[in-house]
Amino acid sequence: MPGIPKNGDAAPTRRKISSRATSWTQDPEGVRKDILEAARIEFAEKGLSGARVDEIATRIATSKRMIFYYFKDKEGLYIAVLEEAYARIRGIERSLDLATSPPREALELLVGFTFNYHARHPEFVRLVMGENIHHARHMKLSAKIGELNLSAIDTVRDIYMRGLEQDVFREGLSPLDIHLTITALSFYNVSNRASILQAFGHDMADKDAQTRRCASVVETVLRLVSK
Amino acid sequence: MPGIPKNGDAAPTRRKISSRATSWTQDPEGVRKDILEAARIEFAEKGLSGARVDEIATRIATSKRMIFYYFKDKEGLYIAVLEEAYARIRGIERSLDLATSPPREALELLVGFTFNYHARHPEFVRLVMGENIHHARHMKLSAKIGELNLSAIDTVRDIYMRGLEQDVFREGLSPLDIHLTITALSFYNVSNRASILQAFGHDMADKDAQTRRCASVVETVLRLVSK
DNA sequence: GTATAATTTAACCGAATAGTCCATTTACAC
DNA sequence: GTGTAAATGGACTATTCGGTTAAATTATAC
Repeated sequence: MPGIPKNGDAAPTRRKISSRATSWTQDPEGVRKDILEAARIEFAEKGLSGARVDEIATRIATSKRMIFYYFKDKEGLYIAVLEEAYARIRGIERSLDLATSPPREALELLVGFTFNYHARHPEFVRLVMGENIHHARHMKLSAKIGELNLSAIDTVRDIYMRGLEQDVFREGLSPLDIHLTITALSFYNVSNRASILQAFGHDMADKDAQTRRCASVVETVLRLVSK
Repeated sequence: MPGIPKNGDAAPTRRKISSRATSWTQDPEGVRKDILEAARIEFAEKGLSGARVDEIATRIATSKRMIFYYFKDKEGLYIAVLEEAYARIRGIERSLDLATSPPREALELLVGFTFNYHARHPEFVRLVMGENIHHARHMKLSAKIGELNLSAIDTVRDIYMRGLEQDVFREGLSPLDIHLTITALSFYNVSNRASILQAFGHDMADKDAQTRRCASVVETVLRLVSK
């Protein structure tokens, strides 16, 4: 019986019982959730090919074996992370109630929300960047994600239509175009934060800088749709 | 035992002197240039960690050894590619003569150029994306790149100031803010082309789509600065 | 031409790493 | 308790891949 291994060096023994021939508690849901979170951080930080499965396992108190046990392979885990990330922003978006506000206010709210969600979730932005590097191959593989973004356009269209009816917006714009403008102006500050900082010495992660930029983006969109 | 004798006393089948290329022409500059171009394609396509040095060597008619001979290591090559990419856009930017046009026209020209340069050079956009994933670590390492983007702001400032003097632009805007708006709206269509296509079935690489989007971006920026 | 340096090739190496095997433990039904 | 299926850990493996070694070939200086 190899029951007395023990050595005081190395072995950063995280939580739970460390050495063999000891006990642990089963917690499939918990482990799965832990893996997903650690993977989200790792993939967002280093991208799909830069991420290390060992590193994900090390971050939490589990063995690498569990990752393959629950997610089959690295790509399966990556897709699960993507799905979860889209489901999150989607869930919050659903909770917005823009239909009750007048068009201009509704648009202001939508732009403000979009800007701030990106600003506060750089890991989401980085995941989307990585996915675009891969030509959205994994988005295509996931039926789940496919349906998610559709209603974003509907949201914009609804506001725009009401604005037209109430004669506060000008005609001739396409909802997709408006949506792209909103998202581009929300996404870029975050996705290109590092090169902006390097090139201009301006840190878009700074609170004040964000506040000012957000106001500018809102104004830009409002001026775009105004008569 | 795969029968590969070590010493050379009587070993008959040693190094195959038969099929090797027996002659070649030296062309250091040409090889260096070929490597840079192949590397630009590979790095733009797969990012730093996704790119394969073997693949770069295979693309052109050289051996992997040459890459390390001329660029020291993978990162050295990556930095050289980045420097070249920035030098290219920089060179073209310099050739624009915006100071002679009236402010509105100059701004239109600048926005149009920026939009179209990004649209026509997706590999540049993808390199910048990749660099941002790496927190612009390599931009920092390159003294060359450091100085490049500074005058982009100067260009915008010059136009904006002239517009203020001639009373055609409104006051209170910052040149950096205007620049960020222009670049974000030019960058996003290209950087996020795949996810836009996947989410909305709209292909930003399409010629007509680009033309329309470009007009929209120009209008957005003009409306931003107009009184 | 001959020595020397620069350029190029093919083969090789060692570390990193995605993925697997096998033994062991837990949870749970009976 | 006992059987068994799910869950877990740890060691192991096969392969990929950045980087190196050693030698060959070309260019060049004298």
